[in-house]
Order: sequence, then C-alpha cells, then structure tokens
Amino acid sequence: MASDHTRSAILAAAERLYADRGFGDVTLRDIVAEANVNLAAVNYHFGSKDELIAELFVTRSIATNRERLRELKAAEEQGGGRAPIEVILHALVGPTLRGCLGPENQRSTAARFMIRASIESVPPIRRIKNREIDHLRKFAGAMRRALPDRSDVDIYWGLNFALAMAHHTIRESERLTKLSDGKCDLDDVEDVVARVVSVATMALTAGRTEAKTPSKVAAR
Amino acid sequence: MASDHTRSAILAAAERLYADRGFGDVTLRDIVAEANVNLAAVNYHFGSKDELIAELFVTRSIATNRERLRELKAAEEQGGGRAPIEVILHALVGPTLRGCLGPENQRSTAARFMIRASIESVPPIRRIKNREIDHLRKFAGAMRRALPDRSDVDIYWGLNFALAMAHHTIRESERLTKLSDGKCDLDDVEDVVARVVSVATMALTAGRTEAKTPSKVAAR
DNA sequence: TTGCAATTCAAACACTTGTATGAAACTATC
DNA sequence: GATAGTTTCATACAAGTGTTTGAATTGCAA
Repeated sequence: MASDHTRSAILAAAERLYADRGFGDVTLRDIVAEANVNLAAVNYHFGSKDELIAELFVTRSIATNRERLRELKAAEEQGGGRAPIEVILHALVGPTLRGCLGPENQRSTAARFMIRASIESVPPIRRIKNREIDHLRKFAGAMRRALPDRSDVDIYWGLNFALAMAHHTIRESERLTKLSDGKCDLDDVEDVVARVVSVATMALTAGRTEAKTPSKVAAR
Repeated sequence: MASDHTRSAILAAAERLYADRGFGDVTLRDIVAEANVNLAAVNYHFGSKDELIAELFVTRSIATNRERLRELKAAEEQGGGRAPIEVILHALVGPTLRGCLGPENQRSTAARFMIRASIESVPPIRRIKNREIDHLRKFAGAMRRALPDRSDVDIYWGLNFALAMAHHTIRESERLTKLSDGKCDLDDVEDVVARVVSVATMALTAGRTEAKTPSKVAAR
C-alpha cells in the first residue's frame, strides 16, 4: 500500500487544475508540477491520463448518485413505497445543483470540477456518463409509481426535461447571469432547485398532453 | 477570387468529418485527405484550423438565428407588435430542433455538425456562442411584451428553461431513446417542439411561482 | 544488516499536432 | 507569349503530447 501520498497529491492537483482551466489545456506535466511529483508517477499510479480523469469523475459522481438515491429512498419509505412527484424530482436534481452552484467564491474544487465535466465532455467522462442509464431508470420507476396514470412516454419526457433544466442551468450559469444582468440569482441554490422542480412537476402533471401535429394543430 | 473550389472542398470535408467523428480526433491531415487538397491549403485559405471551425459554425448558426428572427418578426407583426408566448417560444426553439433532430438517416451533414458542436464545445465555438447574448435579448424583449405582468426574473428563467430543454434534448437524444426503449420518438420533430413549447409556456404563465423552500422565505 | 519489493526519478522515446517556407504550377492580363 | 498575381505542393519545422524505461532510492520484514 505504501504512502499513498503521491497518489492523492496527484488527484488533488489534477482536480484543481481541471476545475480552473478545463481539460483542454492541462497537461500531465502541469499536473505533476502542481503536485510536486515526478512525471512518471501518473502512469505508475493510474495507468494513464484517461484513467486518472475517469477516477476523478467517478468518485464525484457516485457521491452525487448516492445522495440522490438516499433522498429518493427516504421519501419512498416515508410514503409507503410511493413518494410525491415533487419530492422525487427534488431528489433527482437537488444534489447535482447543490453540488455545482452556490456562491462562486465558496464553491468547492469538486463542484468546479463537475461543472467543467458537464461543459467539456472529454472521452473518458463520456464513457462513464453512458453507464448512468441504470441509475436513471430507478428514478423513472419511482416517477411511474407516483403518477400511475401517466404514460411511460410522458414520464421519460418529464425526466428528460428535469435533467435538461438542471444541467443546462449549471452549464450556462455564467451566461444566464450576464443575460439577466444579475437579476437571476444563481447563488440561491434552493431557489433554483425549487424552480426546476416546479416546472418539471407541471410538465408531468399538466392535463393529458395529446401530443400530435404534422402541419400544426390547435389545442394542447 | 479564383476557383474557390479548394476552399469549399475543405469546408465540406471538414463539416462531414467533424459531424461523423467529432472535433476531438479529426486532424488537419484528415481533412485535407478527405478533400483531396494539400495540407497547406487550410492555412492558406482560412488562416488557421480554429478559423476554419469558426467559419463552419458561424455559417450554420447565423442561418438558424435568421430563421428564428424571421419567425419571431412575422409573429409580432401579425399580432400588432405583440405575439402570443407560445409562438415566441416556437420561434426560439423550433429552428434549432428542426435543424438537429429528425430521422437520423436523412439528417443533413449540417445538422450532425451542429449536434457535435453542441456536445463538444471546442474553444473557437465557445467564443462565438458567447456573442449570442444580444440575439437572445431580442427574444427576452418579445417575451416581456407578451407577458407584461411577469417579472424580468421569471422571463429570463423561462427563456433559460426553454433553451435548456431544446439543447439538452438534442445533446442527449441518443440517451433518451435508449432510456425510454425507443418510446420517445425523437424523429417526430414537431412533437418534440410542441412538448418543449408547452412546458416552457407553463413555466412562464403558471400562477405566480412562489419558489420557496424549507427554511426559506415566502413571497417573491 | 540483508534482501526484496514498492516507489521515485531523470531521461528519452515515439508520435502527432498545427503551422511556415519557398519553389513550382497555374491563370489571366496586357 | 511574357508578366504578375494566385494558388498549390512537398517538405520541414518546432513544439508539445502521453508513455516507457531502467536505474536509483526508499521502506519494511526477516
């Protein structure tokens, strides 16, 4: 096992650099310089650069996913196997938003790293994200239980839109601040969560959507 | 002026390759091979690789933006300077969705290129996207005119969520198809547009959203 | 201490990348 | 058909990349 010191120094330095400057222009040499270790240490301890990035990302994302499931499970148990849709959605988007937004100066390295990861989408990270489907299925299941009258299609679209609003808000938080002249306060995380949950809930519960329309129709 | 043939051969080849394989692993040498031109031609005609990418992206995105504004303007003129919010949102997300979704086998190179651009986000493209704010302001203005009672904050959040749903659906269309076992039909573009517009409209018109949370305040 | 494995290190390796050069091949004008 | 301006081409350049190597060093157990 040995000291392990080098290993974690690399992880910390890499996360910091990626968070600050993005994956695009951080080289192994930058990382080992920041960590004060030898260049070969990365390959010795992690095998390759991609595996280092992957380890950083999985560590953070399993933490988020665990938190999500914890909230979901607690809610369903309390409701006797069926939780209100708002609470489910809250469990879905809350941990992610809470982990990535908030006052910039007190944003953790981990948070800033995850923002980068959601913006730049480098190969090793994409590979991991693709395995996230099973995790989402659990939420789809809970949502189905909460809204037994709703069609599967509507459930999936609602799930998709909830994630859309959360992730896009994270990715484009800077632009939204600029566009709104600071009127949209992204530091008030709980307000953001509430907005996303509210809209997603409406999307899922609004009167039967009869979606159809080639050349355009009338009502909805 | 000259033949111009080389120039457009490069543009076409680059767009095709980027669409198929992403920005990550397409080199200048790949492009010139595909276009059957000399390596130096890219720098001769475009100055640099980044400028080539930028030209590809601006060409496509000003086309989309023009279409958006065309729809918006038509709607506002018809309504005497004030268009229904659904129509505004339709003008905002319709062209983008229509340009990027649809049956995969008949998806244009341009569409596939724009999907890549929305997924990978390479520096020259990011730079251009940052200048899109002025364009969005026009939509914010139209939305404000359509919903004069609504606060600016709500308008901006609604705009943000509309774009979120459209872009995220494009970016993650593959995953949504897989997650829903094909039940969500992303080839029916008009249905997707209708769904996005519907939810965004609800977000913008629903009774005063009192976004609030656990130990947080009441009013808004 | 001795021995052996785990770790660190400097150096080099093997490639790929975008870009620059300068001569050659065109093209059109007079 | 000579000239001037464009455009093409083969080639070289310079820099940066992740990875490998093999020897030195360290840490620990017998």
